[in-house]
Amino acid sequence: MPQRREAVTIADVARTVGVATSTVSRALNQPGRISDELRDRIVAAAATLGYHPNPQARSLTSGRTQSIALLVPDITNPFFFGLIRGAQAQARARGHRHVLVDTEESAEVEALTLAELPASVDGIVLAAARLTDAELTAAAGRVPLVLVNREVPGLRSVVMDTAAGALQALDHLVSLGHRSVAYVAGPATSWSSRKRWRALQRTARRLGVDCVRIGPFPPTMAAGAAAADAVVHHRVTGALFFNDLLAIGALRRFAERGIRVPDDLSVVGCDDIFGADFCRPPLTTLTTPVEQTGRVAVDMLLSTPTVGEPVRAGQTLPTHLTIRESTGPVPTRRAGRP
Amino acid sequence: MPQRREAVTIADVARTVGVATSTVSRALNQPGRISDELRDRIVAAAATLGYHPNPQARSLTSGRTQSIALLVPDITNPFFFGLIRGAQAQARARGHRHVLVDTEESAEVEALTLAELPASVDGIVLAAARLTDAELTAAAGRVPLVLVNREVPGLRSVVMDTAAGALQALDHLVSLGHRSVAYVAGPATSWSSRKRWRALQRTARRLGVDCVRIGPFPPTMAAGAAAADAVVHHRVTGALFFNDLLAIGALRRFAERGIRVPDDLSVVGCDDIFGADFCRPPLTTLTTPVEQTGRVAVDMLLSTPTVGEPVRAGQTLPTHLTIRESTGPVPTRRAGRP
DNA sequence: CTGAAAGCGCTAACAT
DNA sequence: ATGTTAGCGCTTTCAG
Repeated sequence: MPQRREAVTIADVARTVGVATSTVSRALNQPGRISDELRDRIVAAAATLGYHPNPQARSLTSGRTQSIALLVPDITNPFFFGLIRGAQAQARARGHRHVLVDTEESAEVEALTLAELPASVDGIVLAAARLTDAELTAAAGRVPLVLVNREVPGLRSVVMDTAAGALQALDHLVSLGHRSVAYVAGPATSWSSRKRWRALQRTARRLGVDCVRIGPFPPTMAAGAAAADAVVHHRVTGALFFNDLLAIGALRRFAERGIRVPDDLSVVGCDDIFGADFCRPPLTTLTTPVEQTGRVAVDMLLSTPTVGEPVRAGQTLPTHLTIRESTGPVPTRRAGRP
Repeated sequence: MPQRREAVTIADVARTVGVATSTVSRALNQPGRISDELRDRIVAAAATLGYHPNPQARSLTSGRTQSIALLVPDITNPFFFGLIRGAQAQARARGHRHVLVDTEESAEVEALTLAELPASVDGIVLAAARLTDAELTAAAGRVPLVLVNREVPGLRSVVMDTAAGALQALDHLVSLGHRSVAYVAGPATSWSSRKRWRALQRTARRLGVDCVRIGPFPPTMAAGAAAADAVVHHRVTGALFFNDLLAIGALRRFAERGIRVPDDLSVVGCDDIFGADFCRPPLTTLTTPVEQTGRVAVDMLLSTPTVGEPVRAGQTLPTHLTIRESTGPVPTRRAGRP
């Protein structure tokens, strides 16, 4: 394998052109403050020599690293793919590199990363944070931070309004005649699952329909089987799942047990992940603006709030119900079920 | 928003303990070369003060950055999710950070990234490279490089053996009675698509079956519709798709046009991405060890070949055919087709 | 085993 | 408009 070649430095360029290193630096970074003729010569020399700035060295003096980090609890979860995409796209658009960290659903890994990373990045987008409000507030003192799907007083965040969306979904089921539904909860640590459940509970009461909470479950397809069995056991006619992964996993289990969706049971997912439109049956689900969330979060992170300007600490992005084929009228009899 | 706090440096620790900075550095990096008692005091002080090394500064002197980059042509493609996962997991296991770059299917972005990145990372894993052999060889001279799904003489690589897999798939179709099949090609720039086609062509001739090449197509679900129409037009009874994305997109189109899979037409995908098992019908596909590929590539990248030890430049990972429900016996009549 | 000192490549005052 | 001079935080000689 070839040797790792010595990199071309600013000093090489300076020597070639016959100027000071600081002049080269300026020519490349503040093109206005240098004579056009000299700047052209410097730029040309840099190109000829194949000069590329060393971000490490640059960040050491300037404090800026031109890179941001995105922390997600589980890179395995397709939901986060959209977030990664959106964040990556916006980071690139704003000239930043993108470090991806999987915190493995662990508060400890999250805390450690938050402690180690500040020197390496200009800011952090933290999705589905596991830490406490106090810990997050402390972290935000060390590095610019934007939370995704989590709100903490005083911290910047962008959340998808799945609570409002869940109500839409509930309305949808109620309008189809359902009077007894279940909410299949996500992880106990999930802020959005808790928030959604509270909204559902309140509204169900107002609407006079039964809404039971089942779970918590891990947000995975594998857990869908157990969730499905629990739903069946509760004898409801409709189920709102914490996310599509769980719902799709459950769909398979329902099929195995001979429970027809939506004839015997209506199923609503959440997120509208890749696959929700081509699973069997195509899933009625809460469509969330995942990519947009990633973009907005990065934008928020990178925007330096001008002094005096009102800082919008939290943004809530709307969701909408996408009706496909997993929901239908309430069954008139409990056909095919014990 | 809180101010960005001054970070604790090695000098702070040194002052607290009353030693030189170099001693602190050694205590933290070469624990053997310092007295146990002093090392303990230093480590304790570092913990108390909340010291975390600044990777930028460290890399400036040491040359090592403790981070690697993964370059993928399109972060949107679920196929790469597995790769990202595997790479991220192995990088973490080996104590490295992970920078993700989407080269947007563009040779220029790829070249630029390869030029800019070397100072920031200890090595690069480059998936589905678009550049020429010469350009890649040049890049490998500047930074440790491992190619994924691309082979270049003299460079390290890990490829999934989809050519062999495609032959298995062809055998499968032939054994079901198919005599006229199509290969739906991926992008013209795809090394693995070309390689697969050559293998298929050769074997089809030997087996005495017809194998036409259709395409190229972009490797997306959206392109699946056009691919499906082309397949129908060629009046084959079986089709091998470049990837699952294309195949799943085609499945939907076939359904729209009233063509039954597998009754009228057998479909084989490639990759076994998320969703291939729950689409309609579940897809017979070439299962590729994507995550393993990511792990192996990172391992290869980070392993310093001992002098004298034989360097294994290229690794080929096996694939296998996963038979689900999109393939079946050849139709006896051209039912339902013009 | 520990300390002093010299940079790594770059930017940001401060001069001129 | 350009050059000079300090460092950024850390590792690494080189001396004790």
